[in-house]
Amino acid sequence: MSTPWAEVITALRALVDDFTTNGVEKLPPERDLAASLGVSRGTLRRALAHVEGEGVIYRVRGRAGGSFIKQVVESAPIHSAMFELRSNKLIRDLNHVAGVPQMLARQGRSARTEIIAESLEQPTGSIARLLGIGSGEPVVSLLRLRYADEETWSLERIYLSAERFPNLLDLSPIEALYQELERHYGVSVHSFEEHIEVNPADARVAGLLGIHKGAPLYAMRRVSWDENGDPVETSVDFFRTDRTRLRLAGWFDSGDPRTS
Amino acid sequence: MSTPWAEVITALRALVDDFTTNGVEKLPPERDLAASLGVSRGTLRRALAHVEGEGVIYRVRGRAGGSFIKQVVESAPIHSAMFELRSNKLIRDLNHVAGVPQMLARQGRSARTEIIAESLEQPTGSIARLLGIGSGEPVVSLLRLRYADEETWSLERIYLSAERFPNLLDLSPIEALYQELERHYGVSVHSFEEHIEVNPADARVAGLLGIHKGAPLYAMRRVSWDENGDPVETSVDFFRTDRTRLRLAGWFDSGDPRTS
DNA sequence: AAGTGGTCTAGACCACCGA
DNA sequence: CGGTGGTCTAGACCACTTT
Repeated sequence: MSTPWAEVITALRALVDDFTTNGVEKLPPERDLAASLGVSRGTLRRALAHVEGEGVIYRVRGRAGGSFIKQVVESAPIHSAMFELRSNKLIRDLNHVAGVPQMLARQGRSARTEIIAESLEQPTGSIARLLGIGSGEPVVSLLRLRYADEETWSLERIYLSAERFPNLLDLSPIEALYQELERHYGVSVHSFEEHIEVNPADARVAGLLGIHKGAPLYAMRRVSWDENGDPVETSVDFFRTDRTRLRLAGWFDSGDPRTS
Repeated sequence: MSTPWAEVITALRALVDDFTTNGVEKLPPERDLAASLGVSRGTLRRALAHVEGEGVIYRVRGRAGGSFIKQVVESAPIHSAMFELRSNKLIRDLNHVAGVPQMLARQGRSARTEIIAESLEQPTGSIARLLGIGSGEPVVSLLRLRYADEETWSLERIYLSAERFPNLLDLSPIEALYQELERHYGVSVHSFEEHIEVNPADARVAGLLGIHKGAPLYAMRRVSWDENGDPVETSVDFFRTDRTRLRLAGWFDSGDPRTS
């Protein structure tokens, strides 16, 4: 947290927590808030837009308007209750890349990760290209089985450059990968691209997930990049379609800074 | 196009077109561009961020930096060629809600829409709730079959408030729904929420799509809202999983206005 | 009328990186 | 060093909505 902007976000989150415990639902006017935080209104508004994007607050115009704290059910997406879904599926939120365990926690589910394998490998050509390394350079490969409510949910294969992240395997077992990368290497994911298909499970994957061979699975391929546009990791995840609902929310511009 | 910001976006797109035909790859510096467009640099930068989000330009820092026009392959997402995908699937881009026909055109595919039904109906309870109307009020219902390369791709069911959009059915056949709503009612979609599941096709849907009963389909439920937060439409789309790859790209904040 | 968020401006300074 | 994009500021005015 070095930039003013990031500090303001942190301060806002703390303020929201504080207000929530004290039963206050409305934040001060933007002009006052900016002054008390020692930043300009523009900077404050960018931070407000960010936490609004996180679903922490919402803003209302007009004389009785302001920035209000959302006392959400928060476990579920805002309108999901309105969808006529009798299913009890787990939600994979496509708006947030990180944190499968956190995602499950917010849905009131238990999460467990089983490390199937952690190893150094010679990458295939396409993996090397995706990571922007030579095909002779080794990659760290993680294979993890995710459980939700003590039942299999997904199988994840992740590749990272071994040269860029030395001694990564010493951190084993790696549960929250992105946090570790941030902490030990100062690398954070800034953008990503994900492709999703539905394919029948092959024998090996079906065996690990405990499902029938040929059952449809989401196959999600992802690449993520840091702020310089350098690849951070690439992965292939298989999610059980019988337990998973994908959720996606978005919005279009209105001329004011927004975040995603 | 009334606000400066929207006008600048339009001007930028035109400028990019102009430069492209003249073989120029780099836009003028932001300060010059802002002056020549008669707006402040901040406003210009918001517009630049927007068109960057559309994938039209990219920006580079440093002395030799600038805003560069992407001479994209454009049909395909940037890195899809790098994914080891032998498949020839159609891409459903989750970053852009509107324009299935446009989406197909950019992939070099032919598009065709067959209207199966257009009618006024009494909504079910959940549809009425999603649209924020009473269950006694009628809704306009559209059922459309989408073809890509002369083969079925998806079946879409859309509901709108008949009271909010009077005489909508007179515009038949409705191909580009969002454009019609904008043009005739001044309504544009500002945000949306989408839930995706994979379900086996029932007999009727399978028949319309010409696939086997029980074949896995993406079932996408969506609600969209205008800038005031009022519901615009809700729909359920079924996409063939054997012909479809979902694509999703995203990025996180860096303190500067971004768009999605 | 008055207070709120929403947009825009002009200018300053910083961070980056090739000339 | 110097030109580029990236961030921040202070202030003005607009749009909206309740008083």
